[in-house]
Amino acid sequence: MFRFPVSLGGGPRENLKPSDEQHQRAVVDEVDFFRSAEKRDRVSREEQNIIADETHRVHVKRENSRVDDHDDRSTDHINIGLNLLTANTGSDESMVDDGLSVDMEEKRTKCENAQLREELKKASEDNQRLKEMLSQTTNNFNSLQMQLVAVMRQQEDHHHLATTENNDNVKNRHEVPEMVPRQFIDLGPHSDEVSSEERTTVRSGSPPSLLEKSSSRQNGKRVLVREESPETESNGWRNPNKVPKHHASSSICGGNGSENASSKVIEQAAAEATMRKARVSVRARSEAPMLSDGCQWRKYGQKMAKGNPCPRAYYRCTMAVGCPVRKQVQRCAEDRTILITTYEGNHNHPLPPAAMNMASTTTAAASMLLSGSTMSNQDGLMNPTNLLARTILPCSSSMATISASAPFPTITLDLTESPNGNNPTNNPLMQFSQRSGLVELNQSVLPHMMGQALYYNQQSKFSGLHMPSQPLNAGESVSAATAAIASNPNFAAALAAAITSIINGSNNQQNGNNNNSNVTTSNVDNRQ
DNA sequence: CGCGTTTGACCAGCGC
DNA sequence: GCGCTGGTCAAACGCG
Repeated sequence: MFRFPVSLGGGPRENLKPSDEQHQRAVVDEVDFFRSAEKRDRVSREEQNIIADETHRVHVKRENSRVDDHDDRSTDHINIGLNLLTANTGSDESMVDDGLSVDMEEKRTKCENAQLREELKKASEDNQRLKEMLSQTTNNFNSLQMQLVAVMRQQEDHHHLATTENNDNVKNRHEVPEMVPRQFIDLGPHSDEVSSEERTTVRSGSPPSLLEKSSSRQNGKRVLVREESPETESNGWRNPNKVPKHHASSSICGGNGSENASSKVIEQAAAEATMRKARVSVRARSEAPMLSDGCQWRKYGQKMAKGNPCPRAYYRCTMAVGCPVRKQVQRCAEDRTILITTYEGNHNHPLPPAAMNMASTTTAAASMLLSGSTMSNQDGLMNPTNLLARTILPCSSSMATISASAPFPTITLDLTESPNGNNPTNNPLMQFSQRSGLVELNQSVLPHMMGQALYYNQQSKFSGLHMPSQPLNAGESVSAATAAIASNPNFAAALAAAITSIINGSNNQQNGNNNNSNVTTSNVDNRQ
């Protein structure tokens, strides 16, 4: 690459300068100049130093170099002072010679440009690789984060259930085990299946079917069901409602089998965990047909829902084959400017940064929802897992509604209103309240916040922030949590980071969106 | 021609 | 058991 212009340049350069010394210098210069990148860099540095400050000295050295100066330094000077263009332009040499030199210069320039482009290209590629690595790492981090939250909550809930069962669950013993685990869906940590699924997702992004195979070791019926349906195995999203229900029924029926108690528990938990899928519903004002959440979706159905003149569209994630995530998009019947997007499931593939906010939010929100569902709906609101959210959201405006009464446990994040009429992005504190059995949040930037807050809530349990593990009444819990959280520098830092992230994310979204919604974007391209 | 969307049909769950 | 509803499938269609 470098030698080509050298060999070519050596000859014509003899015609470049009429004088021998210049001739020699030119040859040496050119060889040295193109010898290596290091040389060139050094030349460039010296060029900057010398040309900028010691132009006259260059001329002096040129005089000296005529005699005996063959060291690199002088040649470098000459090379820099080469200024072959200036020499040519200022010389009275023949047009032939000038033409040759100009050609050589052009060639050299082209070579340099090509080389620079090559380097730039390499740099761009490296940059792209680094970006991808960063994205991957971020995804892994978030997945691990979610897994950690799930595991910690599992431990928490086990402990909590153990303590609460002794108190008040004797008469409900027949109801709670049946109702509660039903809400431990794939997002929840309470079943082994869920945990393994999340692990699978974290490690390799392999489809849940792999996990189901592994979990099926403890459940012969599951093996049969899953393996009898290769399509289901290859497409985790396929008939997600049917399979779990089959599993549930089969596990209930198969509970009379000869499995030991532990496997029974696991089986039942796994089966019941799949009976319901938590959903995260996001309400946002948008004229766009869909929220821009960074994922790629494909529409697979549309239905007219009862009580709503607007049709409900069904989408599935197409960023990876077999990704089980689906979403429903429907406009609010009362206010058609409000777009209701309901997410279901976990992505089993790396997500682009733009999709991380929503994905982590839905996961975190669903985790919170499920956490709250470990008890009755009312008690769930007192779950310490929700305590942070309720604590940092002391004011009630609207809306993140947790509803376990729906066919699927659903948490609704209302991003359509901002407290005090301010731009929600300017008010990163969420509003969280308990109202008539519903927990409500409000913030346009809630999605990311939710994940952050939830995560740090869990983290705080291990970092000296003593969250009450027992249900408290509202006043006690809020006060205690407020004091605890406020005194925790980790949370303050986390909150600051979350807010920063939110603002950045919001800005990023708004950059590509002229919509007046703070969360939604008018990215129609996502409807690919 | 490939991909995405549309749309009618089908299926399962649930309530009466 | 029947009807309603939600959810999904898949053939037909459209678009680039």
